Amino acid sequence: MHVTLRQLKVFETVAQLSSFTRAAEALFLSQPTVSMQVKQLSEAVEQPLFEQLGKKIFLTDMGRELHATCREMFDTWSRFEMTAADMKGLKRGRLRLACVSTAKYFIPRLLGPFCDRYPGIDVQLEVANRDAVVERLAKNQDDLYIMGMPPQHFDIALHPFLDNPLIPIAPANHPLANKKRVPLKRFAEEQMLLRERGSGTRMATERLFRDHGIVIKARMEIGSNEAIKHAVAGGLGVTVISTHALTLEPLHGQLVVLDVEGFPIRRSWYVVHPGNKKLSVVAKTFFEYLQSEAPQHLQESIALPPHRTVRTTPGKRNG
Amino acid sequence: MHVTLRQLKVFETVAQLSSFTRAAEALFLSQPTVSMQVKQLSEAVEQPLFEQLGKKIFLTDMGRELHATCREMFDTWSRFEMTAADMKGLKRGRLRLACVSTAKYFIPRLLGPFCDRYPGIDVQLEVANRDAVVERLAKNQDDLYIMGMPPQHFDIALHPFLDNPLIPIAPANHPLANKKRVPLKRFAEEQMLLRERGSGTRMATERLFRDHGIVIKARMEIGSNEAIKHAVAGGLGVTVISTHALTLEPLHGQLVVLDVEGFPIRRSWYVVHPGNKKLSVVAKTFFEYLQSEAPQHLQESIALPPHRTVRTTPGKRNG
DNA sequence: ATCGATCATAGTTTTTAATCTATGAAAAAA
DNA sequence: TTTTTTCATAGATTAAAAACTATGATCGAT
Repeated sequence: MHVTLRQLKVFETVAQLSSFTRAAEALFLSQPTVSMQVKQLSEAVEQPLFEQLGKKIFLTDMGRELHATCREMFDTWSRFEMTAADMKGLKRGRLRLACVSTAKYFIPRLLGPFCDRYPGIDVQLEVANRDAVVERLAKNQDDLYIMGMPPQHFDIALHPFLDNPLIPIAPANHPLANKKRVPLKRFAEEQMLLRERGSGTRMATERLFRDHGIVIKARMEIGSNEAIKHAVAGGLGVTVISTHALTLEPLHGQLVVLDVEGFPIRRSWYVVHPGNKKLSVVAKTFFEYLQSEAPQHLQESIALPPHRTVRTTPGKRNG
Repeated sequence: MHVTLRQLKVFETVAQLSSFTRAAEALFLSQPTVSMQVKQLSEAVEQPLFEQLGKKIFLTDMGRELHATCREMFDTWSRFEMTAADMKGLKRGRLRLACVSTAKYFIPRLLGPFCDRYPGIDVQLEVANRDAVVERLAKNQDDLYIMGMPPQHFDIALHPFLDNPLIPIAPANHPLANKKRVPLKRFAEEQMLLRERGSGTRMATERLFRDHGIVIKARMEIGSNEAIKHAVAGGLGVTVISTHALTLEPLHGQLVVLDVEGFPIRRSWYVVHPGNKKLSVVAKTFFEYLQSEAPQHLQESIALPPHRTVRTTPGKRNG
């Protein structure tokens, strides 16, 4: 069985992109070259790796197996490259991060100083909603994942690194704006704007109400925190949102935080990775950076709308 | 960084054999070819991989790291090969086993039918004493390990698959031969023949006496069960031995099992592998074969010397 | 001092991997 | 039907990997 790394690389790209043609483009090769590489590999394995149904190609069982093997081998190699670079004194390599959409408000603030400190590390940040990030985690597509609600049902390692309070907000002129200790039940009577299904913020909100046996009426599902804030400011309803999503410049003065029983919902941001995965030097570096630097880089950056200030608990909590 | 699998293969061989010349022989290459491959690899890594002190070569830190990487990559690949072979219908591949010396009496009996059933599987059996097997385990040199006393202090998965009673034996004309319920203390006064240090049988024996606060006088250390049996038959003393080591033809009638308090020492044979290791299909197959077939293949094959029959407990136990 | 073992280097040859262009075949899209 | 998209095949070329022989350097052993 004679196989070359080149063949594996080309095959992996094809598998990734589900296309010979696009793999060729990605690798700056002609399409026949790609076909040839895959063919030779397939001959070495003595089994077809792809099957073609109409225009699309699909991995065969054998192809899937080989693809996993490729990823594992390249992963091993790139971990070595990073370790080698590390041994030579410089931190170099790629860090692939995925974070849920609400985290996009503060992750870049952390990434900035991190990239300054380690100019050799090239960071890729993927932003998606909670379910999509969990799926990436399941497929092992990134090094580390940032989320507020880590999945329970599979083997992961997780560390809380930052508080993530969720608070109720309303338009500035809302009748509840000046009330103290509004009962949760009263708040639930408001028109509620929720994030889309699969959002971690939404899951936490729904759980709070469910735990109190309260049914809420969702007026609208909105797939973005920015859009929700504007909807709230526009008087369409109220919502529950992470303090981190309140970057207030554009909406200054148009939103207030309500004083509702049961709030803030106290949660943490977690950094997560598959439990059995060996982290690269680079991933470890970022991991440690998060643990040690996240609080001070963000302490001052959380600014809240007027009328009330939410106490965010200092330090970390376990969830 | 341009690296080929060939380079890695050659490097791995050199690292393994600690010699360029030996590696060249093993790979049917000329020595300069090997030098060249290693040199190119070392240039790709931009660091020396070996250092030479006198005639001998040693891996540098970087070399050690790369060696581990190689092994991991080839391991991944060979797992794929086996899976691939398996997917093609025939179970094919290599099974590397290591067992402690006492297990060599019955493991071949299991291997026979196994090889018959899976003619495509090529089995390599390494036999050594308990400590040496543990060392192989630590170095991840084999697929599965058979032993009676699995190590406690590192992460392994283990399954008992067969009872392993240890019994006291003596020459046929021994004064204790016809006694019933001999006290352990009395037995300990006999001249005791022990296996060498690092033997599992010896560890279990010593533990029994230690647990009863009895100090034994070892007359002799003997590095093999066969030799010990002959020594006992020759009247040099008594010993404690696994029933599996009593393949009796040559010594029929010359040995008796004593009826001593505290015996038989009830232990199990375990099949063991590193806890985090993904087993190959072949290894899994043998693993399952052991669990399901070991008892019936060996039920009848344990024959004991006359005078007493030791009850071996049916089924498995956990240890 | 000499010999033998071991690895390195140089120079060359062989082999084969990798690539391209041109073209064909199959199936979906127009 | 015609066109377009996508992958496969053929044939030829280029690049480079991999191998060898011959020789040199180093160090320990004789």
